[in-house]
Amino acid sequence: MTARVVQVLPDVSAIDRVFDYEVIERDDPRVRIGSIVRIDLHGRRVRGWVVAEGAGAAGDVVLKAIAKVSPGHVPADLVDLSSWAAWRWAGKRRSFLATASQPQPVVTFGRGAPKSDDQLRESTPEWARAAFESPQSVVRLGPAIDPWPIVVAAAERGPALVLVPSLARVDLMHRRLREAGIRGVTVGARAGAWVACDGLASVVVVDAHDEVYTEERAPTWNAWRVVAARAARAGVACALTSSTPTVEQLDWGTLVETDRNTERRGWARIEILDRRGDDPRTGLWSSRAVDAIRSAGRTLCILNRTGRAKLAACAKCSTIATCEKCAGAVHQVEAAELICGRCGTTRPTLCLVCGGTKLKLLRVGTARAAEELSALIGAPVAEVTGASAAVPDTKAIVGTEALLHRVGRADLVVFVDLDSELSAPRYQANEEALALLARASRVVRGRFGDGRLLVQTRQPDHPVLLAAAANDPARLTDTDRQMRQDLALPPFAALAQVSGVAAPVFVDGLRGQLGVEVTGPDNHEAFLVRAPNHQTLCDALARVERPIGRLRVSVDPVRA
DNA sequence: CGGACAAGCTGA
DNA sequence: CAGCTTGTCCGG
Repeated sequence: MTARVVQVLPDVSAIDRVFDYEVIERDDPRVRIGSIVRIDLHGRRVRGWVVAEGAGAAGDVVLKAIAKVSPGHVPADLVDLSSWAAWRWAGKRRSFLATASQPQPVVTFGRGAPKSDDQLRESTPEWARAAFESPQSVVRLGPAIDPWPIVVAAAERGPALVLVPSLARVDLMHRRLREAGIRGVTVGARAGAWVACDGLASVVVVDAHDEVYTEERAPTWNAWRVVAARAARAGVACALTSSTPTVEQLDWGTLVETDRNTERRGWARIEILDRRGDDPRTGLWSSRAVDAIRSAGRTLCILNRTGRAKLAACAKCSTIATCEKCAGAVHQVEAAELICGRCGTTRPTLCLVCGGTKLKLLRVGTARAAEELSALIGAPVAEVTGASAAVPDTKAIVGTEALLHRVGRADLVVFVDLDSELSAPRYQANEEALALLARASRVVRGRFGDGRLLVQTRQPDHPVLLAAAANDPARLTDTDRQMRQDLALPPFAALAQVSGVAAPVFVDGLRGQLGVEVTGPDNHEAFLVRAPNHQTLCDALARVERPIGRLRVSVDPVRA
């Protein structure tokens, strides 16, 4: 009788290859594809995953035995998906299998059909039913429209996987499911894309445009792409919901819209404050914004710059304040001190040219903005950034966009300087700016309350603002799509960003690949790799040998 | 990753 | 030439 042999992928980051091991007890049912085992490898005992049955190209080496079978198991379909994901995001299988093996903060609530079928079906609107008519759909909902009916519709079809953008919303969703008596729904955040689901019948991704679905560290995989692939492999429907679907998502799936009025009610009234006529010395706050803040209730003022100022000049001689060591622009975090944004050198607030100690703050941050607003409205104004512990109870708060995630409800949201978002050097900048306005619309409860948004801008005719003011994201999609086509950007091309000390050697290898174009390095020493599609791009990235040394490959980079 | 082993350096 | 560091290789 021949020995039973399986292939094992070790859980060791530097080893991206499989090894053959013998299964001593041939019929051990615990050893199967996806089993988590311990193996002896090169003198130490490490964790690994059984990824295939039967011997690989082992040659005539003497095989070692699987030392131990650990608890836990990755279903075979996810083992297979991990190979695809490793190709798709130019990463190692190990990182995906590790995610799939983690105890995840997901909630699987029972099994079976919803409590009262008829009652639920009656309250299911047409658009929620339509979400599963096509195998791939994108349901566009006004920002303040609750996607819950889609979750109910998914549960009716059988075991469902639902992704939401944060752990807090996993809890919230779980509570609602329990209260509604709905069973058979697995809820997770980004890593939930890798959770086991028996008999999966449908997949829903809530707020699919949200960038938290993208892993920041390489491999830069994206949860909606993973569950979309997973659904396609399982032959089940996948529905994305979003107030502002991305061009890539609309390229992927069939758009499902609600009726125009329902969508409109989900968006807040948006007022554009055209500041082109204002004297630049007026400062950050237009008088119209100050009046609105005075008469409103809870107000959130969004400014995506922390500290007091990102750029300053001497009040006496107008010289831009720079670092004495590296000549980078210095930031003012606190009034008395300047910090170089590039090398971190600090010095007291002092002009290097004339010795002046008074500065004009040119690109004011949240700290200074809060001080100014407080003086203008004659009331205390708190400052909240991503690093802040608690949200204070002042009437007006100035903060970065983190504020929109931390405060559930407001009466007025003011975008102090949306122009800095609109001109951000990323091709997704428009989509992100519109998504920000959508998030603010949700915070003021769209047209369901009497909240509103105020946008200070010098670009009142910008497509983002026209789309937002019309409560019609499609208007931006059309212009953005054209721009992407003209500039050969996704979804009309596939991109990867390559950085790290080994990047120059690696991209040299890529230059010889058919259909692949390399540009760079940019000022961060990163190269951009472009191909007509992911097949070409990812095949090339997989084919070219990786040189030793640090190398980061970001497929579908966020900052490009 | 981390153990093994070889090559290189140092001091007696 | 022992004793140590540094570098390269490779795992079943």
